[in-house]
Amino acid sequence: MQQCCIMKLKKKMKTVRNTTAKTEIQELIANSPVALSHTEIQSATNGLCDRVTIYRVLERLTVEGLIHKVVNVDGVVKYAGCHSCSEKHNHNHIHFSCQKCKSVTCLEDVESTFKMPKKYIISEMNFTLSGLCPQCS
Amino acid sequence: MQQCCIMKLKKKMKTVRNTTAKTEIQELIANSPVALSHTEIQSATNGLCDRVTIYRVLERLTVEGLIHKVVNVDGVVKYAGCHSCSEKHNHNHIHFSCQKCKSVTCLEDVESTFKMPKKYIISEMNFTLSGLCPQCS
DNA sequence: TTGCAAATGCAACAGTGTTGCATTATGAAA
DNA sequence: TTTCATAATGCAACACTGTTGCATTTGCAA
Ligand SMILES: [Zn+2]
Ligand SMILES: [Zn+2]
Ligand SMILES: [Zn+2]
Ligand SMILES: [Zn+2]
Repeated sequence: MQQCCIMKLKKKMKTVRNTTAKTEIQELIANSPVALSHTEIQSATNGLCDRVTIYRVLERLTVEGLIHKVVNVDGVVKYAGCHSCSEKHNHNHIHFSCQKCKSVTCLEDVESTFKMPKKYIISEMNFTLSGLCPQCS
Repeated sequence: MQQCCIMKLKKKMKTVRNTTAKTEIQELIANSPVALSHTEIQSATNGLCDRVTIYRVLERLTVEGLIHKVVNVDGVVKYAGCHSCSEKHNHNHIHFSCQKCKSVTCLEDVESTFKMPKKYIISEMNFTLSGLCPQCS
């Protein structure tokens, strides 16, 4: 078969592969009602793979738009599944952070408004409410 | 002098002391238009004291209500001076995080509203807007 | 089935924050 | 001013989180 430019580009394109680690981690996050940290994922998967692999899988899933990163108010990075961003990725929803059990939940139906300050160009919002979750209150 | 219960309590009470490190760090933060990270403070003070001391001074200033902690969207912890919390400490203002110069600014005059989700008890809010600051846009 | 390269495991590293303990120095009391 | 209890510091050592390089394994298209 003759290789045209498109074929050459296709050949150059990095092809993604499905691995056990990727599948398991994705399902774990998708089935979790709360966002999960790297440590929590490591505990849950229990030796499924190296901790470096977890970092790399999380990076890959984030780039692919299957999960999104949430930085908790205490600085702990957590990951949650993407539910309502099939066409365009809009992660500008509010998150709730429980001060007791440290859980982070996506509140995708809660709306918020604010007066845009002039002089600043806003491109992203990161809103987190803290307090007690239903389980802890 | 006979020591009554109150005197004994007074004696027990931990007295705060003013030190060079504490004064310098507090003034540095107070005079900064943007929130400063531990690393930035360490660079700015340039060998004034040990890095552990900076951590402890920041902790003390936070407890005393002279500064407040801000966790940036990238997880970096920064500290900003408290301006409008002389009586009660209300740090529920919006912060702005510049994606280019990584600066964090307190937007104390910007108001925001949101529909409080039921089932959750809200006690704190942590809102950060990202984009380009006046200097970078 | 074969072979390329995506993905992994492992070691080693850098950055950040904490803790214990000996030493220093602050400020109230004498 | 001097004394002295203890708040504060310096230093070493540690734990935790995240990254990088490289050899090896493994997924999958040809
Ligand atoms: Zn909870
Ligand atoms: Zn979310
Ligand atoms: Zn900027
Ligand atoms: Zn602030």
